[in-house]
Amino acid sequence: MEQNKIPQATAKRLPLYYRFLNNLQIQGKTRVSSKELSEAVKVDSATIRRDFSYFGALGKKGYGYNVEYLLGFFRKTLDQDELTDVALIGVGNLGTAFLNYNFTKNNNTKIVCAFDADPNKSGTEIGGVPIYHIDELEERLGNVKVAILTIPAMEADRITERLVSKGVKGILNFTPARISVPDDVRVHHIDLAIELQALVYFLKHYPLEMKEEIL
Amino acid sequence: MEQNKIPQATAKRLPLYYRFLNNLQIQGKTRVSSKELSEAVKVDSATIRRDFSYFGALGKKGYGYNVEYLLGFFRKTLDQDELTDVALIGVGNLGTAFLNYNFTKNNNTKIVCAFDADPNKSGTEIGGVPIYHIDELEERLGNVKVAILTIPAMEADRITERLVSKGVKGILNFTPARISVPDDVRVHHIDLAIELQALVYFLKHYPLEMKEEIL
DNA sequence: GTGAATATGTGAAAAATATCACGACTTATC
DNA sequence: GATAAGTCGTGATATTTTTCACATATTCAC
Ligand SMILES: NC(=O)c1ccc[n+]([C@@H]2O[C@H](COP(=O)([O-])OP(=O)(O)OC[C@H]3O[C@@H](n4cnc5c(N)ncnc54)[C@H](O)[C@@H]3O)[C@@H](O)[C@H]2O)c1
Ligand SMILES: NC(=O)c1ccc[n+]([C@@H]2O[C@H](COP(=O)([O-])OP(=O)(O)OC[C@H]3O[C@@H](n4cnc5c(N)ncnc54)[C@H](O)[C@@H]3O)[C@@H](O)[C@H]2O)c1
Repeated sequence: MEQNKIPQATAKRLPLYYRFLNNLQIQGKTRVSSKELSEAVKVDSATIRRDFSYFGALGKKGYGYNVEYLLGFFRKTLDQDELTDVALIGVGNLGTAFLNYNFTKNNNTKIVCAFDADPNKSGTEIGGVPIYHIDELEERLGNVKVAILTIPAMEADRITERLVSKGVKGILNFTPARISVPDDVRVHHIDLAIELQALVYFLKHYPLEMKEEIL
Repeated sequence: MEQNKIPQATAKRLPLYYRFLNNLQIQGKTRVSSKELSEAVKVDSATIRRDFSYFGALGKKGYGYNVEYLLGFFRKTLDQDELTDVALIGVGNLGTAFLNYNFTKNNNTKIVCAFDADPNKSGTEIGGVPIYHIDELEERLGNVKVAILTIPAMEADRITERLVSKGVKGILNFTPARISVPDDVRVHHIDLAIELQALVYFLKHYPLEMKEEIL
């Protein structure tokens, strides 16, 4: 693939930049500096310039970046024109929230089908997404390569194995289980309980000094 | 505070270790090695040993770690005995999911109150947590120092300001807005749309080589 | 035009994080 | 009690990420 040399830390920030640039364009702004971007997305301006520089010289010295050009560039880079289909497994509290939320608003991903073990849920739909019984996973999944996991932790390993057998290559895992996958499958863990605990830990153990604010 | 020298990357992993150790104890295991831990939490064993070493010598060479001792140590370190009160702002799709979920299962945090702008929601409760109208924020918040933000992005800045004025020091922000806070307030952003986009980006641009799996 | 202000792109340095690899010690076995 | 196997703790090293700081180019006001 094109540029394997883009640091992961940079890649993770790209969608953030894209979203903000999109907002700028809607607001009718035509140019933006790394400093302005920095204040908006809370990333150091040098880091932003460095991030952009991996893709070549996108800006102009003394001017900044042209919003339309930059946006167009990122649209291609982030494949914002192709829609990636996503499956959601586990239509409980979290899963229902995700189905109701329209991920496609400003986005290139779409949940196209959902699965649950509860027979009362299968056959219905939420937010326009059909819900099937988990037994139908193999036949209904089709060619979907990305899955969101919002099932009980106990079920995570078993379902993961089925997803992987069916060719899923990316999993966004909301269960506390650390699932095992082959090396060609990528898992991103989002562990909400841990995020909350870590925040509390930082508050108690890393007192931030009160610096001078603009009063 | 005690140990300001613990790297942030380490601190973020502590709740993960704690949870796994807790499971081990429930299963009746008395000892564990960094290698076993590594396989379970998917963190390199050297990293685990290094993480633990910031707290001193917790293990025994040739033996590993005593589960009970280690767990007790982390319980103290992570303040698992004190309960931290948390407020939730925005009882919509996501907020409702969090209220229904019992964060206290294996945890030292508890959502004690929720707020919403919708008058139909205020006065009710979900998962035993009372929901107040957002107008009552200042009078009902009490001494809560941590808040979860699940409101529309447009509202984020205004509500953040009110939370900060009331003394909130930690915010778990689920809105796409990058909020501004004084230096003594800590914000953790959890941006689900971006997580999904980043996962898709990695899949398309960082093909993982299929290494030999145990067949 | 000219000078002041602005802002990029990047070499170099710093900081943070992860990993290697091995000495030292423990446990288990016979 | 000697030998083998197992495992920690950590110095050293590697990798990744962030930040500094400035030469260079552009814009803007007059
Ligand atoms: N809700 C939260 O706020 C929250 C916070 C942190 C972590 N989590 C984690 O997210 C996951 C989902 O949480 P939740 O609150 O939505 O749980 P939930 O119990 O509300 O939903 C789980 C859903 O999965 C379905 N299910 C169970 N087994 C299944 C299977 N084998 N195949 C398909 N579907 C199956 C259930 O029918 C249910 O609808 C859990 O692992 C939980 O630990 C949730
Ligand atoms: N649901 C998801 O899957 C998802 C995914 C990614 C991001 N998000 C983000 O999370 C946030 C919440 O999403 P949601 O799907 O739960 O939205 P939602 O619209 O279902 O819920 C928002 C809630 O906030 C309340 N609210 C509005 N203004 C308020 C105010 N000033 N004070 C207090 N409450 C107020 C509304 O009454 C509503 O109940 C949004 O910023 C959204 O972009 C959600």
